[in-house]
Amino acid sequence: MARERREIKRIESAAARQVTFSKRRRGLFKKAEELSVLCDADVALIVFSSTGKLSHFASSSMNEIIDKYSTHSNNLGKAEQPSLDLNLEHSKYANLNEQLAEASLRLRQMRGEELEGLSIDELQQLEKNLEAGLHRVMLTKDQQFMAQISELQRKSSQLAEENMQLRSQVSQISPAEKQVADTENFVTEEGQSSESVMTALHSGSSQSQDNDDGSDVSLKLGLPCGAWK
Amino acid sequence: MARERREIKRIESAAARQVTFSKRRRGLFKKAEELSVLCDADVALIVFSSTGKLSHFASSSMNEIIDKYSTHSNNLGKAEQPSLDLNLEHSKYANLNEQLAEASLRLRQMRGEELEGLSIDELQQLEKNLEAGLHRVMLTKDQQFMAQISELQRKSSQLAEENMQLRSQVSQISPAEKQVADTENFVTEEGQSSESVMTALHSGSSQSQDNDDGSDVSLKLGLPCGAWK
DNA sequence: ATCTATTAATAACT
DNA sequence: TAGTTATTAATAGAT
Repeated sequence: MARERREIKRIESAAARQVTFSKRRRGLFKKAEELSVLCDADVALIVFSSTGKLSHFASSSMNEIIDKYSTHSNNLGKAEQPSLDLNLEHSKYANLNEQLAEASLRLRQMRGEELEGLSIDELQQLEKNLEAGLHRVMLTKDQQFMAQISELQRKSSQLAEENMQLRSQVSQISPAEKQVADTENFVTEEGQSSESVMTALHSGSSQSQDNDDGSDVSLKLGLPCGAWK
Repeated sequence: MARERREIKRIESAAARQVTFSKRRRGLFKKAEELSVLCDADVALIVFSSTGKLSHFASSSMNEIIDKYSTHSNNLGKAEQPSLDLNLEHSKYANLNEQLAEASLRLRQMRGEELEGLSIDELQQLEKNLEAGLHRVMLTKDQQFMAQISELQRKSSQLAEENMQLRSQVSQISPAEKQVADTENFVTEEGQSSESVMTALHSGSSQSQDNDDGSDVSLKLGLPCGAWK
């Protein structure tokens, strides 16, 4: 239902997956509510995103529906709740623990640790993943560098232009007036100032703010450069 | 999505309601599954028709999802829990969940996904880690290659040596004796055999075992080579 | 987030 | 309950 048919398989790009998740989740919840209203049905919908975020809908009370569901299910062969709950709790916990162990092993392996048990094939796969990841990280980093560089260029050309304007104003003030202007004559100057002087002064003050930004950016840029060795 | 727009309110005709229920329920379940597959989400859907008939879908285990839902809900404001134990259990669980989320985020970032929020410093750290990991993985892989190669070399030189010994034995048997040796003379030969012959035969038999190992090794070595393209 | 070309769902009908 | 079809709704990709 779109520009192009999309195959129903896990979306690899995390960004695209997130976008599709938002859109389709909204649609799913809408249709769940429509079904409940149109057909007088009792509907409960629970969704956990891949990042673990919960969203849910229930046409009546979620607990009520879950209870009703449990009752139906239990009618089909279950014995007890307390033991079942405990088992579930336990297996849930154990399962999570397992997932965590798996994830941290993989992380360590990506850091080049605990490679002893891996076959050559697995090592090659790991190498491929690392290269791909490294490539993407470097691309992203370079993009950020470029962005900061063009920001700096933008700022410096802005500063250069302001500089030029200021210089031309300074040159319009005769050398004799200069010394006087430094004292009380400045007020007079300001009162009689042409539009361009006001503009220049204005730009000058906003420039001092920009200077802070600029040094901040150059600091950010400077630190990593030092880390390069 | 039809010949005519349908207002979202309870369908009065029981027959029409039933028809719409069937159609829309199918659509809803389909979309629930699509969401779970496309976006790697955990989805649970429970529907009771107005006549009380139950249908349900869960992308993983319904009980697990319901449990997870209960955990989340309880974390956000219920005070009902009878014992402190349960709260402890929950916080332990939540903590584990958090750790898992953290670990999988890092894994995704090492794969080059979800880099949007990272600063240049963080990107550089990530890059450094990836390079170090990649380097260690490549070292380990190369070591395994070397090990397999020297194992193969060891085996092949052993085989070559045995070959030579066998050849010299064959040449010691005069052409005339050869045909006889193939039959009962072999026994005589064996009885009179020199130490070196025994050794050769022994090595030969153990070699046939080694041959299995050898082909195994060369297979392992061969497959990845193919994968290199 | 908003916009559309396109696909998918579905209401009415058979 | 299962097709068919005219329409509307959802949504993928682009902005």
